[in-house]
Amino acid sequence: MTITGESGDDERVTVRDVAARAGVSATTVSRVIKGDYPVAQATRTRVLRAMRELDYVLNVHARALSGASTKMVAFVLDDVTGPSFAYVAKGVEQQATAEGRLCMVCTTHGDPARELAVVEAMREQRADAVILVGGGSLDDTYRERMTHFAHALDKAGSRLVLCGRPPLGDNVPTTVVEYDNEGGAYAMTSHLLSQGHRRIVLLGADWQGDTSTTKRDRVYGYVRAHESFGITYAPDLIIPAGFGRADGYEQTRRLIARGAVFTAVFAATDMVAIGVLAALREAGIRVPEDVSLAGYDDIPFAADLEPGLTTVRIPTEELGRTAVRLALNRGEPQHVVLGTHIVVRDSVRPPIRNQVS
Amino acid sequence: MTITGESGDDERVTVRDVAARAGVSATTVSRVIKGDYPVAQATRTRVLRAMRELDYVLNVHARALSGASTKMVAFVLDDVTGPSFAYVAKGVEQQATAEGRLCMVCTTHGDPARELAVVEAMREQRADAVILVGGGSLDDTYRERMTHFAHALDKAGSRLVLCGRPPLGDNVPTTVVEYDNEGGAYAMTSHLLSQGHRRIVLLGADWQGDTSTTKRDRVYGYVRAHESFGITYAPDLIIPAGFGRADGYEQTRRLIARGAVFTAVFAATDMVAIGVLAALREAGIRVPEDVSLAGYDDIPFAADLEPGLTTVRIPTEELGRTAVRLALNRGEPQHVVLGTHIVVRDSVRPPIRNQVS
DNA sequence: CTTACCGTAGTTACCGGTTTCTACATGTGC
DNA sequence: GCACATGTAGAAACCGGTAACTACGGTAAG
Repeated sequence: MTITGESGDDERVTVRDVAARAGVSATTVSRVIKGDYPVAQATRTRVLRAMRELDYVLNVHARALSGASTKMVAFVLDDVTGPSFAYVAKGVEQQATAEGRLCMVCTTHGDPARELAVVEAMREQRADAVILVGGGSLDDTYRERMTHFAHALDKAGSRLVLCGRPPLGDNVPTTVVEYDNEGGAYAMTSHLLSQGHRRIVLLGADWQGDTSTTKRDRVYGYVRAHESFGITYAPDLIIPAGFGRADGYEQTRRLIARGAVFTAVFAATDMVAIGVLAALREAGIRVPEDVSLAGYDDIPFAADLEPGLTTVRIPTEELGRTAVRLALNRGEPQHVVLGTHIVVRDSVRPPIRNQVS
Repeated sequence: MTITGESGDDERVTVRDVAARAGVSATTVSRVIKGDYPVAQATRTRVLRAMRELDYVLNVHARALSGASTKMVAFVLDDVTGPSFAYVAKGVEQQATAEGRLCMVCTTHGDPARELAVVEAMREQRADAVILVGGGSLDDTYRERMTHFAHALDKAGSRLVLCGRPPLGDNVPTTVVEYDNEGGAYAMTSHLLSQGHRRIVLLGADWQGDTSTTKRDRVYGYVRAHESFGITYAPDLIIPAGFGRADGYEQTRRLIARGAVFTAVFAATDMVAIGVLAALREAGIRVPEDVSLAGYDDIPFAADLEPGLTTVRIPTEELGRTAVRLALNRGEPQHVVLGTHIVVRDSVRPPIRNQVS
């Protein structure tokens, strides 16, 4: 004696089932769903009722297969928990929803190889747009392959979007939504210099090898500001590091241990700044009395730190929203640079003369 | 004279195209891709080469249509920028990747109607699992419709997962991964009571009407702790509010304005606690000297606040990972409750006697 | 020498909506 | 009364990958 499976195995309901119940053809059901073709009121009502009674659910894969758009955008970022990334994600999600799209997320943990793999997966998914969030790798092979993807997606009617990183090249069909990354670093460095700081640690950015575009451009701004002020910067104060809290903490401890002399720290991200702050405090160094501290990103918590963190504001949400909007509406310009600006709080103060940290 | 479109319109490459180039049948190409059927080495090589030369990209929709799993899990949350949600999201993404799945995200902004709509959309997508993150609505119609979805997804071979909220009912086929929400609130309230606090504001939770399960259970814990201590709590100290920083800030200002008497504030979330802290500080009330403050969630920034925030730790990432793992491996138990525990930092201290705030 | 079987590859139908293209009532104009 | 537009509905093919079934050369077993 066999027992019949309790959860009745997939009794998939198709348009044809609905059609049968409503006494019409599958075509008619399809037309009722899309609503783009005249269907008699009485027929429509019957079909709608049949759909309800059968608990019909459309199959997007069937629809996508027969040529329709997938109504999906993909976005690819380092880590969903990165506060600034999260806000870009929010903007993307918001705009995507507004444009009737669903969102896919993929994380790369900063691995360019994984980013490439993910973009390939998104090609398989036939996403309407693939949005790369955050700085990009500077590696040649990587850039070459990404360029290929840009062309391939374009040919397939989709779009590669670079959000928060510079274009791949002049004739690469991408949508680019950047912010003035270098300008923000320039402005903040200038701010510190104008307050009288002369030995400013830049922590978490570097321009050696294949770093990310984000790190490179923040160094450019730092260097350019020094040049504008006619001040030679000390290369040994540019400390490469990751973008996390732990990186800021660790490097600051090391800096203190090696007896480095500086009156200000410009952290490459607010997360790094938080780590710097913790390490400084731990060493009995007060901010801003003994050392000034500046961040980059203006994450929401920057204002709640003690002292309030002076930082560079990036229009994160707008970045995300714009990326989706431009990618989906090709009438608009396909390269936009959004502005950044300094948010002055309490963590920067002119240095005390003859300070030795 | 017509100019040919520059971006050559979709020259989609199919298995049949690859087959033609390799001089084999479409089936063989399919078999090379899946690798589950013996194909002669020489043939495989030829097919692989053809795929590369044609830049072939698989179409997941066609594959999904012919019966295969979509290899996608969906997760639905209030807001990607909520720090604790973000960590659940991270766990989900991590485990999904480990199990060869892609992720879709949808946000609801706390609107139950939107949550229902989103789940319906996920049914259309034929997601392998639909993960609902965060507290659920207590509204009857909502629960009824969600129960229906649970059954429908189950019948379709998918799974509804409740992550961070209690089950819908005994015979509803869902995977539930909760944390001991009530227990955390109980422990923290007990901690405050044992320190001598007697007038503890619970800010951001309530149990009236159709609030969320999260808010309700945090009140339950608060109340039960008072009962355990044989202390009658003051209902007017339970202040309903949202889960954001602004809510904590606003309600605290109001509390101070109305001259409420309390020696501690138990904020329903750390974000609320940050708002409370800001309002308190603004009013010249010191934490923890004048008023103690506790939070819930243990977001990463809780430790970087000044003073460090005493709060309840939720295993957010594990919650997300577990949700995906259980949903995809039905051999495992389908209802798990993870523990919570207090993290003591510096924001709680015994109250000063005769304190009037 | 025939039968059986293995390894490999092809044929064909199917998944579920959509999209022509066709069909057939009515109604309209001459 | 005939030609023709209009409104509505159906039949069949198609999207691209896959599964079930068939086929065929070659070797091993009887």
